[in-house]
Amino acid sequence: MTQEELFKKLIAHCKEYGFIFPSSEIYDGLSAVYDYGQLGVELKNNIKRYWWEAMVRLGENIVGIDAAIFMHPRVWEASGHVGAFNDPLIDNKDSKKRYRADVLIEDWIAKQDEKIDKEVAKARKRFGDSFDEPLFRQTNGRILEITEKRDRANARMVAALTEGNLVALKELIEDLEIACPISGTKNWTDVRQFNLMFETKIGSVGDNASTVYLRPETAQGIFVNFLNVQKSGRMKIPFGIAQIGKAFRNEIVARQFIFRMREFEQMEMQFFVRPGEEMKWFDYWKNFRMRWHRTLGFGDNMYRFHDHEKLAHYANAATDIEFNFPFGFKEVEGIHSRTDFDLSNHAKFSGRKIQYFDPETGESYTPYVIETSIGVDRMVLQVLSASYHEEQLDNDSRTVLRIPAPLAPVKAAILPLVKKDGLPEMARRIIDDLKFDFNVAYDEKDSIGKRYRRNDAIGTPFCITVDHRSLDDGTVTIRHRDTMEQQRVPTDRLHAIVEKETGFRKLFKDIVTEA
RNA sequence: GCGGAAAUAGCUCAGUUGGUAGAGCACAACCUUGCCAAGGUUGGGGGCGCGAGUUCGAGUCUCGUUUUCCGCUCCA
Repeated sequence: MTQEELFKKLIAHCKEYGFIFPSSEIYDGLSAVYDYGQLGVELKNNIKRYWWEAMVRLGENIVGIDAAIFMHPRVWEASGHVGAFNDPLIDNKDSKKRYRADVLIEDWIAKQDEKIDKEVAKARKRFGDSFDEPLFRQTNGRILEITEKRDRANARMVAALTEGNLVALKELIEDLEIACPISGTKNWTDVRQFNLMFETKIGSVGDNASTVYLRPETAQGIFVNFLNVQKSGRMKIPFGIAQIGKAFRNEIVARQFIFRMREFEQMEMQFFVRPGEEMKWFDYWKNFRMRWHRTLGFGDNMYRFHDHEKLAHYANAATDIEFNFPFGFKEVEGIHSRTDFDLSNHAKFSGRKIQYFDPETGESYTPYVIETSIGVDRMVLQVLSASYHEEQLDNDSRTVLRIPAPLAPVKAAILPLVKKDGLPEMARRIIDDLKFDFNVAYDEKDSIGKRYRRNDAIGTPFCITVDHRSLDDGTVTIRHRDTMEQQRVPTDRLHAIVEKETGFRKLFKDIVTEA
């Protein structure tokens, strides 16, 4: 089975068993939006809890917040999103290639500079040692002509971009006779604006309504609350603020199931450090976050770091943790050294002083930031794709989700061997004890073997079976999902067994001991 | 957004040259069995993605549209 087939089967499996459904499916669905079903939400919640408790509860200098999705529009000017997320795009109808309109024009401008340099080089060759380059540049007719054309184009581009005049941009491209580098033709579509941020109106509809954005990342909610949290929590640097929440990006193309969605959830932590110490903490969080992933036990070779060579506008170091998905190694988490970009910009745009007084050094400064940011949905997809196995047994096969027990949606299924003779009643009594601590399920339909397979398919780590002997001596069998082996245990030991295997305790100890 | 392919019960699919929807699995009830799925009986369920058109009559032909998949493109 190829990876592609496996991925398709996984998507079908997710729908069939109630993990993930296409959004608004009865209306033909909504592109790149998905809903979590009854099992998906359990898995997702467990992942979030694994992250939150590993970060916030285990780290004594890390606290959490939950900021609103709506924020003051100026936040996105300060963060750079209004500038960076607004690209005027144009397509060449012949080559089907898409370009940023302003980049096409800038390329043309760069070409004019090359032409000038060529003229200069030619002249230098001709005049030899007596060549006066500055004078030549100022007086040569051909150069003056090119320069003037170039500057005029540049001025028109800047004006069009500033006004957001897309028609003017298209006209400029036509006037400059810019051709597509691939097809060589000038057959262009209109210029269109793609704003990656979703807009909506707040307040009464009409003139008084103001535009707000759905946040394209959760990080800014932390930065704007830096002073609030630091002062009210008496936080001392280094410290972190963590948050889990939804973010929205109007991606032009969103595909690959829940890997890239327009509405998605992030778990991120901004760690504030002393300037100059950021690389030390960058390394610390790189390692900590990688341990968090590897502790799940999917195999260390399934993960790798991918260091960014081209850095975003806010970063001075960045790396991704990539996971081996069915469609290749892809980013699940980013660890970025964001410098003091965000806090200083918010200080600038808001006019507030956003600084920290360090009692150890006696200095005030704008803290530097290390960010760890992980996509919840990508994490769900990662767990599902790494857990999905089709196994060949003797004369038989089964589909089993080997989800790490602490993340499994259902921890145990309680099954009466037959639905009579008082076995269902005993099974119910076991459930009534376990349900206070664990998500457990009851099933009496179909043969016992079939019920085992159904639970394998949704990743239930334990099947507890009540048989006739149980009525006599109070023991039941407990079947392990991965080995399919069974052991007979007294009912009063069930709680401890399920607790030990499905609790986070063991995972957390592994993460912390290695630290 | 461009190009190609597809869309029929919850799932996988069949539906002859246009004639008024079927199978297996799943589901429900009952019976039977009882430790690794697919025993028996009975039953519920779709009008063929959506909208027009051609036709006496359209899952079956034409056009449009939506969604999905693959490729391109894009991607903090």
